[in-house]
Amino acid sequence: MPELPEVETVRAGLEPLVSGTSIDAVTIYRASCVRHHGGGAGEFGLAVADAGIGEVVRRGKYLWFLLEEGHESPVNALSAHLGMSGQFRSFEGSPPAPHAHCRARFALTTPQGPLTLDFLDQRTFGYLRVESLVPTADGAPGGHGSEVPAVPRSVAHIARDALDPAVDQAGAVTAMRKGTRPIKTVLLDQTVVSGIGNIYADEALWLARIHPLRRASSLTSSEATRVLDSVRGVMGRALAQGGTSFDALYVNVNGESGYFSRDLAAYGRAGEPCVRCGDLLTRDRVAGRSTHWCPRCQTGPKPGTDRD
DNA sequence: AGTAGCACCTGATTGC
DNA sequence: TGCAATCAGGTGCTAC
Repeated sequence: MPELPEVETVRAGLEPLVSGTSIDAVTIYRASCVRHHGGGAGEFGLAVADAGIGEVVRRGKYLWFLLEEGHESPVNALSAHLGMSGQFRSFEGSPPAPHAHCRARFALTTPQGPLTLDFLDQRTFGYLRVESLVPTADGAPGGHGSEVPAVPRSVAHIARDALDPAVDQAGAVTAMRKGTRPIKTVLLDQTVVSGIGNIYADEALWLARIHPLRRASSLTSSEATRVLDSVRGVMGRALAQGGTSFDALYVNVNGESGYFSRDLAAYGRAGEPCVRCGDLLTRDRVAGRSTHWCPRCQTGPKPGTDRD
């Protein structure tokens, strides 16, 4: 379940490998991996063929490769979403037979020779597509890893992520406190603040001592700020670990392996003692997602009342 | 407009 | 032992 830190680790590893290369061809092993690309697998192949790869960019969990096609500035991107289980793996020289979960294989040309880039995705929620770029509303770079003030069309509605230096902090706090939804649901909404998935949402709320069922509109500005700071804290620490535990060849390892080895304070610990107060952590479903929290030190809606 | 809920999909785990 | 039901989860879409 790659969230922002995992996707950033993938981006940072891909960038030096593929930037400056060009795409010779792509083989699609499962057509559904390009289901969001208009025109299907055949058209997708035509759209990437002979394109040069520029910067590798990320906003939240969305990743894209800027395509250089002889224009002054890029007009298209090859965008990728890892879904729940997407991975990229690369091979220099002659590649092995594609893995059973390989959905697409790109043949690249580099100054050092041929390079193969595989897109693997066991649960098939991930996807690839080629689409046009649209300018960012604020004129700032579209995402991490790029100076280009544009994003793929399908990313335009996604908010800047929690670690984006161009994020509008006051605007994010305001957006968080709108509406009637629980704070857990709001954190998972990528149009409010992006990059947060189910695991880091629980971790951030535990750190901020806010109950996941608290109505987001009931948070004070300072509480909402504390939640955002906690999101940055847990993601920043995870990113630091991901960045040190993987080297440049990380794309050859299982992208999930580093994820679950991290020490989590809340997620997956139902029935275990809270490391802060000792009470047993509890679990329930919120917005259809498994949600973990400490009933003692995460203040929230009181049972039997509507005060939240 | 804002929100809720489901479809999508595979493999691991649990229950009978 | 074998098979079926359940669970996991991010996004995109539809319906209210």
